[in-house]
Amino acid sequence: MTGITAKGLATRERIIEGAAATIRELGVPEATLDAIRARTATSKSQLFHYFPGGRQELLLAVAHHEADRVLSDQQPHLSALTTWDDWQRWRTAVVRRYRRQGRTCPLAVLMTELGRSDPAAQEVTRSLFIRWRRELAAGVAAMQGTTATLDPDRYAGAIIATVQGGVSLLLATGSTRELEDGLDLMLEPLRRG
Amino acid sequence: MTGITAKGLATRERIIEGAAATIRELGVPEATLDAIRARTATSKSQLFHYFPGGRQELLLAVAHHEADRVLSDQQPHLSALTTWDDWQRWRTAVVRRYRRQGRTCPLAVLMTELGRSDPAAQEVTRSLFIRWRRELAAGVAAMQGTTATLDPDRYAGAIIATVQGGVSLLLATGSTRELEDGLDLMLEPLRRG
DNA sequence: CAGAGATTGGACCTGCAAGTCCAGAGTCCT
DNA sequence: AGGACTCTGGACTTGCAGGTCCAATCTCTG
Repeated sequence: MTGITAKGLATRERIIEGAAATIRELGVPEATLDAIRARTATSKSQLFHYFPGGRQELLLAVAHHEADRVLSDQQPHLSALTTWDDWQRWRTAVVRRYRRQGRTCPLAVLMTELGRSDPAAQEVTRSLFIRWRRELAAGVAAMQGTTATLDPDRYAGAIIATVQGGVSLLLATGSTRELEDGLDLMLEPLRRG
Repeated sequence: MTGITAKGLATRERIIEGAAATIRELGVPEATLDAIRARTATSKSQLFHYFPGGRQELLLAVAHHEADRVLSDQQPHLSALTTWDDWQRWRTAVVRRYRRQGRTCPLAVLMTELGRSDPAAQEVTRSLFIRWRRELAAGVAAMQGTTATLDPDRYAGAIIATVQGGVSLLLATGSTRELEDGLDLMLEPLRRG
């Protein structure tokens, strides 16, 4: 007796997608419930029916949605980083993904808005970071073989930092140059085995 | 006839400082004019007297203020990066500064709020990035001497990306580990001359 | 088909935050 | 001193966004 039909679930999904799109377009402060309502063709009561916690809960659901996209957009490369060519393909996919996303980072925007007040929101990024690092660390370990000079976990964390920073600069400057240069430099030790 | 006295200027400064503190404490959305008023012991009319553009203009002034702090907090190290020891001291200063700042980045928070709508706000980060990169590039060039294998400008951009990303992860995880590991790896080529 | 519960529409309420205004106090200059 | 300004206090207006509510409709189940 979950009390939710397929139709209801579809509506709920539609709201999340629409809210995500609205946020990408207008930013969190301008993404009012009315704006989301207009885009998703829903009524006030629907919004509060599926997200009883109101705007806060909806934004959190969108944050989850966007966090999942971060990793899935890096697939299938992210889960198969065993050769230098694999790493190069992953690098290319990451750069392309963020170049397309352009000067808007829905997740960052959501976190700066929610993260302060809502512990559940902090958990979203924390979890994203951990899953991401696990995948990269596996790839690092595979490359290093037995002669492990660098702790894969820490190296993976540093790689993620570089991606994050590159994206930040993309937001500020509109260019992916720093992201690309940063990644190339950061991955150099891997190339040399 | 600028029409502003020393007293007025002091008030204006007080408002900016107080607004910056309020934002660090509560975040941009919660930093209402009333909250700023309370902290700075000012009246509505003062806020609009010194910032006719209202809240938007005040936030922009705070962004300028915070952007300047980013670089001044790295001094005097930032402007004297000629030896490996200099770079190490700079690295330490950066890590300490952001560890102290903790899980709040007033500038990032301001930019995600203002950057979308206000071109003047984008110019703040753009200018910060350019000044920052110029200083670091000078340091890189000094280290490389005549045998320049890496373009100092691009290398500097990559270093900034790593700092930015490390700070992002600090905000997400509360740890400076990724910032430190990232910087160590990114600066490694400099150590080897 | 009948009823229970899920789903929907949209009017309504409420609080709050930005911004306006004007009168009064302070200050500078000659 | 006196006039012209800057500066300040705080009441007021306004708009709007979040949230509530109830009645109507749909959709499953038996």
